[in-house]
Amino acid sequence: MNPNIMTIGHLARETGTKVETVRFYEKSGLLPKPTRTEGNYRSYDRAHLNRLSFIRRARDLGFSLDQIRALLALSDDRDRSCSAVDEIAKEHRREVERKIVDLQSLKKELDRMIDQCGCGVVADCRIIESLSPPDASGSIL
Amino acid sequence: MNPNIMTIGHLARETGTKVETVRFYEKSGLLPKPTRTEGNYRSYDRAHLNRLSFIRRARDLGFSLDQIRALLALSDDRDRSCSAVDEIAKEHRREVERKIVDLQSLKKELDRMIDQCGCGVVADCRIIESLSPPDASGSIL
DNA sequence: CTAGGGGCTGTAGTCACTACAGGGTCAAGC
DNA sequence: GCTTGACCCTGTAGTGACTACAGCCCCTAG
Repeated sequence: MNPNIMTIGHLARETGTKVETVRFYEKSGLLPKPTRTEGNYRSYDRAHLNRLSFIRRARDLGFSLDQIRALLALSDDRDRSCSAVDEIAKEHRREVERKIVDLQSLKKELDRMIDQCGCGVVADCRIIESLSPPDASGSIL
Repeated sequence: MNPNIMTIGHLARETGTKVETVRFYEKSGLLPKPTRTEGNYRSYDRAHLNRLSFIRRARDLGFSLDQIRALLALSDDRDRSCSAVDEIAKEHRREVERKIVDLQSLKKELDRMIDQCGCGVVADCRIIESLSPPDASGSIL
C-alpha cells in the first residue's frame, strides 16, 4: 500500500480512470513511461498519480488532450509567465460559450418543431415536415 | 441540368454536402444506391435530393445517424401514428438540454479558474493550481 | 488528341477512448 | 507444490461521423 509503488490498477482506481485509458495516455505521451517490475508490470509513484489527476481534472473540464499536453509543458517551466496558460483556458472557455449558444438555438428549433406535433399520423407530422425540404410534397424517399 | 439526372457532385453542391459524405451515407444505408451511368457514375434524381436534404437538416439539428435512420423509416410509413417520431425528437431535446446544463456548469468553473489568474509566473498560477491535486505541493511531474 | 476536372474504389486518419483476444504474473488457500 | 482467480501484458479493432488520400477511370472542351 506504499503510494510510491503502485500497480496500474491502483493508479486507475485512485484517479477514477480505466486501466486501458492509463495505458492510452502513456502511448499518447501524456504520462511518462514508468519503470517496470521483474514481472514486467508498470510501477507508478506519487508523481505519476499527481500528473494523472491533473490530466483527469482537465479532461473533466473539457480540455482536449492537446490542450492538456500544452498545459503540462507550461507547468513544468515554473518561472515562465502564466499568460500562455491563461490563453489556453480562455480559448477553451470561448469554445464552451460557442457550444452553449449553438445548443440553445438548437433547442429553440427543437421546441418549435415538437410544439407543432399534433400526434396524428406520419403523413401529417409537422416534425417530419420541418425536416423535409420545402418542395417535397410527398414522401421523402 | 435536368434535376432528374444529377452527378454526385451536383447533388453534393445542392445540399451543401461533401462528395465523400454522400458516398459515406450510401455505404451507411441512409441513401439508397442510385443507378449508374454507362461510365459507372452514380446517377441521382429528385427523390435522392429530397432524402439527402432531410438528412442534412436533421444532422444540422444534431440528430445522430441512428436517429435519422429511425426517422426515415418512420416517415416511409405514412399511415402510422407519429408518436414515435415525437419520441425521438423529445429524446434528442432531452440530450441537448443535458448538454446545455453540463456546459453551463463547466463554464462557471472555467470562469472561477480564469478570474483567479493574476498572470504572474507559472509557479503561482491559479489555473495550474486548480487543475492540480490538493496535495501536489510542487511540480506536477 | 490531350488536358483538366470530375468521378470511381478502397483504405487510413481524426478524437478520446473502449473492448477484446490471447497470453503472462502473482498471492492465497489447499 | 499446485491450483484458482484476480490482475497484468501486448496488440489490434471498434466507436461516430465524417475527411483525406492514393491510384485509377471517364468525359468534355479546345
